Amino acid sequence: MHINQKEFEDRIDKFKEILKRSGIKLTHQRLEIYEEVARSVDHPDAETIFKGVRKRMPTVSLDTVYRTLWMLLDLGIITTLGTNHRKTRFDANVKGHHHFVCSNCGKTLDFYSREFDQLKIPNTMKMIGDVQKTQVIIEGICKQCQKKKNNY
Amino acid sequence: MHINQKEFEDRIDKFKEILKRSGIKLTHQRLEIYEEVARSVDHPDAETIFKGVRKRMPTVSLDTVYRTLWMLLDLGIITTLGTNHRKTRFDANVKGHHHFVCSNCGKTLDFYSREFDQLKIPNTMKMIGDVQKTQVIIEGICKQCQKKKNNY
DNA sequence: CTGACTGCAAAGGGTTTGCAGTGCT
DNA sequence: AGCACTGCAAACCCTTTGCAGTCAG
Repeated sequence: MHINQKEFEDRIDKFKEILKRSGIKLTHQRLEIYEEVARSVDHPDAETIFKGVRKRMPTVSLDTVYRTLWMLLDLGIITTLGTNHRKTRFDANVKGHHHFVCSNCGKTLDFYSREFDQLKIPNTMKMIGDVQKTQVIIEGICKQCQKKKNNY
Repeated sequence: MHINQKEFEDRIDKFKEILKRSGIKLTHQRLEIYEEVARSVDHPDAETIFKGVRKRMPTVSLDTVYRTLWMLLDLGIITTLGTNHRKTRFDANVKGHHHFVCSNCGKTLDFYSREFDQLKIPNTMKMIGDVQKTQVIIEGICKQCQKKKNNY
């Protein structure tokens, strides 16, 4: 499943601009890798991104994928989700959003909620630290896993 | 930092009861390992738990710690937090609670909020899956990391 | 041109597994 | 006494690193 073309192109433009502004070289590998993440909507892990990129660029190496992903994270162009079963998963959606995580298969889906975006932060939080962002994680069983279980 | 004695003893009792009910043997290792997690309040990783247990039981092995932790997770006696820097972190607090995560050092602190416990789940969620629990994650910089940065 | 970048191969670090011996119930 | 459980060591898997050659600006 992919995102729409307009959003995709916006992401690519922003990516190029940030690289230029940061004095980082725009290589074929980097573009392909970011495109792969920017196109996706399902929080792929490094291996999945690697396989996707390799279809179009058979010589990329997995370590370049890693190096690029951490660089993109550093630049704030992508984010990571809490690791699932040892693999880090990446997300090109940097707008505020929330996650549904399937406790059976680990699949993670984005969702948006005005209400959740505006949660009031408890006062006690001031004692703990400086808040940067707030996210709601809803855990449950996704539709697909429900169906599988019903088959038994 | 430790939790209070009453809560600790309650946790141990429940642990013993669940093991017995599940027909799982109560070994010294298992008790020591669970005690180590049950005593903690700071979401230790497997290695940290291992070191703690080894003080009292110098012959335990790291793999027994892992085997026990996954077993406890399976039984629902503990939970895990999204992996931080490849290490899985464990939590004996199975009551509904929320987390503050330091985006600098990864430290995770529990906090409680009546309001967050009662969040209204969006209707669109019905299309996605069956909700089991809802958790709020607040990301920011913890007090200690703030101090460190001020020293530069 | 030239320093940043890449691919390769090998190392690293957390976690898992097979096996033979041990110890709960 | 029997079978689940443990410790050991080696394997596994994701990720990182050193190095020599390559390419974007």
